[in-house]
Amino acid sequence: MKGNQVTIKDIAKQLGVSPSTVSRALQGHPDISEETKRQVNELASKLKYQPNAIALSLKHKRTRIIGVIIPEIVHFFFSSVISGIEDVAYDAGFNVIICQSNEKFDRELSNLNTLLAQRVDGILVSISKETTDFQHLHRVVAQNIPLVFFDRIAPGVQASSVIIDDHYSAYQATRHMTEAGRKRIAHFAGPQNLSISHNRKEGYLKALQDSQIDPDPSLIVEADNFEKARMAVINFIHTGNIPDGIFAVNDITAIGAMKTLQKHGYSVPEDVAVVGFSDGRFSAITEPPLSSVDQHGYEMGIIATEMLLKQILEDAGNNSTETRVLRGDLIIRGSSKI
Amino acid sequence: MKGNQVTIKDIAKQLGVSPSTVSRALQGHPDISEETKRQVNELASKLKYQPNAIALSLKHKRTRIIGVIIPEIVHFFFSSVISGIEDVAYDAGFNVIICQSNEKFDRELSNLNTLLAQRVDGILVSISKETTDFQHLHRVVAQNIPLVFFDRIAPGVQASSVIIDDHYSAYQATRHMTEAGRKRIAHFAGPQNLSISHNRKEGYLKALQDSQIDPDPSLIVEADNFEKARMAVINFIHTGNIPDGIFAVNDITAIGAMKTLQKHGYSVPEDVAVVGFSDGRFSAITEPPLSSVDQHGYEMGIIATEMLLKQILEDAGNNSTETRVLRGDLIIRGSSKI
DNA sequence: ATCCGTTCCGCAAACGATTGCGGTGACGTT
DNA sequence: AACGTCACCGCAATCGTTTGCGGAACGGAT
Repeated sequence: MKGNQVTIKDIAKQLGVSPSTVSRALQGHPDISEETKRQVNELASKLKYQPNAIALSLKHKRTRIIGVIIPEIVHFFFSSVISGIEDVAYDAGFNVIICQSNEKFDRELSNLNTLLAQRVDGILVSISKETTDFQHLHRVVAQNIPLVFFDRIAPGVQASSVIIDDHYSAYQATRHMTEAGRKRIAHFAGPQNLSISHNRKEGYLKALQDSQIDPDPSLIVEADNFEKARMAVINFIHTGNIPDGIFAVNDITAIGAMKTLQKHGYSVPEDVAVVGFSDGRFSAITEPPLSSVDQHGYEMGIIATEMLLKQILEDAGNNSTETRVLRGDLIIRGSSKI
Repeated sequence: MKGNQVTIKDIAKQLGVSPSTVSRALQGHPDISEETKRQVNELASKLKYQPNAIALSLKHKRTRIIGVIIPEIVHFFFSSVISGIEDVAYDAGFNVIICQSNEKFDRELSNLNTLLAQRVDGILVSISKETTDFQHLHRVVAQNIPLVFFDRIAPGVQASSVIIDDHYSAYQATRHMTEAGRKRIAHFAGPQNLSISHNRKEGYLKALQDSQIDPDPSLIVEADNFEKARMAVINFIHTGNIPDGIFAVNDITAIGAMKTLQKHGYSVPEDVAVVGFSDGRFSAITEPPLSSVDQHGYEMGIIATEMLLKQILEDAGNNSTETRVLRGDLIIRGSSKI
């Protein structure tokens, strides 16, 4: 008992006119008499007529939908980005389809394919941790479908992007600790195929260099979640290799480190300073509150969507790309104050 | 330079056959010779043909899209629900359009209208805090469009729903404190037009009653976010009306209360026990870790979507509705242990 | 030579809406 | 009486795909 949605034909039939007349009447076309318009509009609202967006999309070859591929929605940063995307899209009369890759390449690929099948007008992507092959994204560009990356970009793909200055922010975060006299600063890094992780590590290294500190490889570990951070800290403790500062690639890692240190009798920030990245909802809530880099997710979503909409609406085959770099804000809280 | 997407006609033209033949060839229809099928499939994959989902939707009168209306995506609970929804929908070959109401009625209404215009196959809704008028939702039911509520339901609307047993969980949470000998337990409540807020308050009251404690109206305040909780606690302190336990309608409120208490020299849980609701990402991370009710968001998303898909696929005009009640799990952590 | 059965394919309608173009009737003008 | 003008409206094609039906071509049987 579905498909009972009212169409333009139903109105036409009831009024004894043709569908074209109804269509024109609804759009206020001058060819239609006031009387007819009145009748049509009356009946339309009485029957709660709603134009079928599908038919319009097919006709107009545009869907007014933008597709988003995001690693995981449960992260505060990403959901903030989505809020920004939604707000801008909504105001411009666009809808948003959100797909999660769950950090899996296969899922990202199939997400992309369904978005293409849906003929979305444009696509926003933040690539998964697994993604090292970018064929699918090249294909989008080759098909001239508007595409904008945010946060996690695909190197080599000719598309616009919005990122934050990871290198600079990581530098700042690390310098903040070295300037307080810390000498043995550890880094909990993310997968290095992601540009953001790579750049954060580079920023960290540069900060050490500028502070005349030789990086200690034993203090640089791959750890980008709570559990890995916990293991890494325990390892530090077992080997007696305790740092006096930790710069983590994200907040949850920083918190994992902090909690574990505290559990084993080390105090933060006295014994070990801790700085995270992304400034999620947690940061202000831990004890001590976590220093972190505010990544401006909401703003990033807004800018990315504005850039995408510009591409969509211009629609010209103008293939110039633009990269917007936002500056992260280091927010110093209790976890790194002395 | 858009619209360069390959269609069935392009393939037909290049091969000198009709579009119908191509269509049938792609579907393996027995009427088509092996040779033709081979040629078609070859060319299709060479041209990277992707069926136009729009045209299919129009033809089949189904979109394989389900629409979701959610208050705010940035809350851990809601984003967990979305993950559950996405996973089930994805496995069933459905896409998901997510709309945020931002807790505004107007936005919820216009979200619903765009979903209807898109002719989604079904809708999942958790109503906004502002929503007290349910006409728009009645309309959906009247049009026989599959609809399932989750968490925040619309009373009086004949639709299936998945909720948790707020009354029971709130009861448990409160009893847990009274059984520890607490006598002056405050409640930080949400807007009472939301059934969840209402039921949580009722559960709290019932627990007091069963513990032979007369509810103290001065200890029941409307506060459902960090800031309001802060103000409420400050007010308690100024009036010297300090409770020995707080049951909050959600975690962020509980944390606001806890933080403020600590800041003013009260210790949690010794002076005041605190229990939240929803068990977000925060709970385990605060100091002390927050006791809370695990609301099973992911599971709720899964169940709601399964119920919706059943409705969609049965498609029969079977208008029986079902309400699934999940049991929340009280998780006792440091904030309420003695 | 006629008929039948296969095999393979195309025509055209349909989904809901838009739109260029043509058509109809009522008037006014000469 | 013949024609032009105007207001108003419908036909049909179109978007991409599916699908019922009909039909051509061929071989084999009668």
